Amino acid sequence: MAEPRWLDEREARLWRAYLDLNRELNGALERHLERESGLSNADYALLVPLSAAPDGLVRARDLGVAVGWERSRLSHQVARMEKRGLVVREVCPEDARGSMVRLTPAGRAAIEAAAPGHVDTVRRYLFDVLTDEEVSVLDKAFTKLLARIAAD
Amino acid sequence: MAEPRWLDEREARLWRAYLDLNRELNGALERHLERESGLSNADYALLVPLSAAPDGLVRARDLGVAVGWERSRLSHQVARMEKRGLVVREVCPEDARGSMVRLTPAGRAAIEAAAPGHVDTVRRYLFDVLTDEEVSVLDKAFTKLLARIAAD
DNA sequence: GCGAGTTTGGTGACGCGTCAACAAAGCTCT
DNA sequence: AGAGCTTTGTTGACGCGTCACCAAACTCGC
Repeated sequence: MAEPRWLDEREARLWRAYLDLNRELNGALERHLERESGLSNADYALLVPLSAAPDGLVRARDLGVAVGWERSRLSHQVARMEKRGLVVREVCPEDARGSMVRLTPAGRAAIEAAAPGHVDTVRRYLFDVLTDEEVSVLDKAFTKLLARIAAD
Repeated sequence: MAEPRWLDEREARLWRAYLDLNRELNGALERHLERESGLSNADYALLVPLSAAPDGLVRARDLGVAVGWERSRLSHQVARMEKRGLVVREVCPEDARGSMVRLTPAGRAAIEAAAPGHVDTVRRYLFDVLTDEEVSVLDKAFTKLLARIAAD
């Protein structure tokens, strides 16, 4: 590996700010969500697509695609949530390999109780701070960056 | 909790992109680092300030401040790295409560082998994709967002 | 010097996330 | 139909991260 082009001062500062922001924003959201609803970010991420689906019923495979998780991670998370009564697993009628995940009434109650506060937190920490212009630039930049990673 | 202002389409897209980018960028960096050097992001984060310190020796408290971690997290990570021979813990001469963390020769070799490739990965995925203008806007935006969280 | 409160670090339990391995079921090609 | 490959989901081990709790040592006021 030849000597690389090291980050200049501006780049290093941005990189550091990005890492810090990740940590702090994630932490702040996680704390608020946990304190106000007893849910984790991971719980919330799964509850959103589940609550939007007809009868709160989604095939595990599709749920994984919806949240961008791999199978193992989804399986672990569903197991934890099933133990707490937020979802139940059911057999998949049209494919015996498959597994359906169904939102329980308790799960629906949890997401409906949590959503307003969560959105409010995101707004307070993120969108209330950014200008319209910044939102546009960030949107474009993030999309480009995602495309770059997807192109690996 | 009154009905909040829900995210509009543009905001929701940005929020989603932010979550996806976090996941994907972190994952990509973690995979590259692991594959090329056998180090995790957490290893790397600690090795950077350690290798910059005189004699690779830093007090645990200061190391925690440097990387922005809490004591417990630092303690766990140092324990894992000590088991692999990257660092050693020593007593702190000027404060018997304290604990010094020292980079071992193996630890120094590991960070020096890993750094060029890691910087290169960050550059390829991040700075090669962004324009100068975008870097400026992101820098300013991230700094504002961090200040907002710190002000809670 | 002594006692109260603070600072520093470590530990155990548990949730989160990845990897490797596995099993069962579907699919494809002959 | 059957061999081989793919898809789907689960599991166990392990690293990462937080929380609650603890213990030792420092500090400050008396």
